[in-house]
Amino acid sequence: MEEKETFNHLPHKTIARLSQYRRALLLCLSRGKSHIFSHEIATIQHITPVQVRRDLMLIGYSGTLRKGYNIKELINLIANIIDSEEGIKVAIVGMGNLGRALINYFSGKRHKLSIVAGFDTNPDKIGNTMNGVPCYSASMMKDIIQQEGIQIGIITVPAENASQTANELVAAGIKGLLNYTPKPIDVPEYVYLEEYDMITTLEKVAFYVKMRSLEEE
Amino acid sequence: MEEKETFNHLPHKTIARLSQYRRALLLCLSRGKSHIFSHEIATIQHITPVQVRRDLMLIGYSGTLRKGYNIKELINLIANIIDSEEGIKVAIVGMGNLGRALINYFSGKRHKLSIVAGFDTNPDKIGNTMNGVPCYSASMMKDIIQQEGIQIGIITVPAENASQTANELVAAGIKGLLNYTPKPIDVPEYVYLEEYDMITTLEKVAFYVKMRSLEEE
DNA sequence: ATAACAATGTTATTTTATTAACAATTATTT
DNA sequence: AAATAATTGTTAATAAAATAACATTGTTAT
Ligand SMILES: NC(=O)c1ccc[n+]([C@@H]2O[C@H](COP(=O)([O-])OP(=O)(O)OC[C@H]3O[C@@H](n4cnc5c(N)ncnc54)[C@H](O)[C@@H]3O)[C@@H](O)[C@H]2O)c1
Ligand SMILES: NC(=O)c1ccc[n+]([C@@H]2O[C@H](COP(=O)([O-])OP(=O)(O)OC[C@H]3O[C@@H](n4cnc5c(N)ncnc54)[C@H](O)[C@@H]3O)[C@@H](O)[C@H]2O)c1
Repeated sequence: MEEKETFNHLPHKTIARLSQYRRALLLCLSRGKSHIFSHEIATIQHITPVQVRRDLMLIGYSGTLRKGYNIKELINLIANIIDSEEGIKVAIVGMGNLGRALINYFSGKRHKLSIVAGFDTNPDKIGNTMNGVPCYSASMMKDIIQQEGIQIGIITVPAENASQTANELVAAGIKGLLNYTPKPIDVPEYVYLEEYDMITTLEKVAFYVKMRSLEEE
Repeated sequence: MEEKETFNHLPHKTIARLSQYRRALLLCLSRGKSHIFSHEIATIQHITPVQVRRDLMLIGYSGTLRKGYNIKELINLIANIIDSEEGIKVAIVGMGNLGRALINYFSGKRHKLSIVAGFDTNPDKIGNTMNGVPCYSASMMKDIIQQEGIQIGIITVPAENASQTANELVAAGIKGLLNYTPKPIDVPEYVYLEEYDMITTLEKVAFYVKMRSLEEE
């Protein structure tokens, strides 16, 4: 019996790396490269070639011995694993500095992921569009999310409004949340949540910089 | 012989969590709380109480049995570990949407980390200040970084200028780099590098959203 | 006083992630 | 034609991280 491949058990870290590989591969492709070796991918990503080969093994992709991996094929396979066929729609709540930076960053990128709506409470922002993304009143959140079938929400409101916004998004039926405010939020277990705070990353860099200078002494 | 505690061997993940604990603790403190239990910290951070206790064990902090951990003491200890006494100065290169979002986010936060300079090539931006952070010409980078003793750089220029900017920062003597462009950069091994790309995070969320909806079928 | 409870701190175990080792393969060089 | 070199794919080993188990200790209730 033919077993349907689900890629269900890929390690979390592998998923993240596949996304990065794809980005690097697309760049290589645009430069006219057709094949690539594991050690080339590894160098770009600052990891080891073994890691790359192991990840590709896990997704069942084989290269050729002297040419390496076919870039187009590999991109397609990664797309197959990561992307949803129908595409996934994303909404961003809080069209401030960060919200705008993200929309700006995303627009023009192909991908099966697209930011299709922004929400804000500031009347000056409602009704505008930013890089093709319309800004709606936050009171319309539920309606528009359901109507458009938006599945993922990005939270970039001021920290004090984060949890309320999260609740509204959950109530609207969102399936995944990306919280960029420094305030950790709570969601039901059926909603996939990622939180990211820059300060943590920066403090980590600072810690290792400090450590290294202490070691030198 | 008294051994000087260096916290040299703390797991990477513990470092990141300590930064997060501190943020949560500061919030609790500001609300008038004086003590906190491991399970309370755990709930805020969406992790397990054991994880919290283990991290605190690693840094050698003990709570009291029925009151939990003294918030002030713990904050101070974490500060001791993560922060540098003298403070660390940070520069941001590329005062666009993202650069501004980050400066805006940072300003007002206490911390031993402060963004003290921004750099850009756009004449319209040079000479302005943003939330107290002056924007200098990118050609002044080396001078100002050395003069001010800036140790960490954040890169938020357009992707095509990322590696050149990284080189300039390294040449100026920077010790740690945080790269927000989607273009991976190369630095000498003595420079601590973190790279972050939102697209990876978003694609990860999308993948798990997709997986869960496939599982339901 | 004693039992039950709710915490902490720590060691042991399990899981996840990375790295190493190496056989197999094919192009290139001698 | 044989030796060499470079690369993949995979299994084995190691390392890092998370979780479980549990002894210990005060506190509260009985
Ligand atoms: N994670 C990071 O690295 C990072 C970096 C920068 C900023 N931040 C955080 O992101 C958030 C936004 O930062 P910013 O600089 O863009 O702030 P901002 O003030 O520029 O933007 C916030 C926007 O949210 C809108 N808003 C407020 N309440 C709302 C609500 N209930 N519903 C919808 N919209 C609402 C405001 O009108 C404003 O447009 C802050 O919480 C900040 O701390 C995080
Ligand atoms: N990692 C993420 O999550 C994320 C999110 C958004 C944007 N980005 C990336 O961050 C970068 C900046 O995004 P943005 O929206 O702020 O772009 P932006 O165009 O608004 O800002 C870029 C700024 O860099 C300046 N600049 C250009 N070349 C420079 C140089 N050589 N030296 C100094 N300054 C220079 C420009 O004048 C401009 O002010 C882009 O690479 C973008 O892809 C990353």
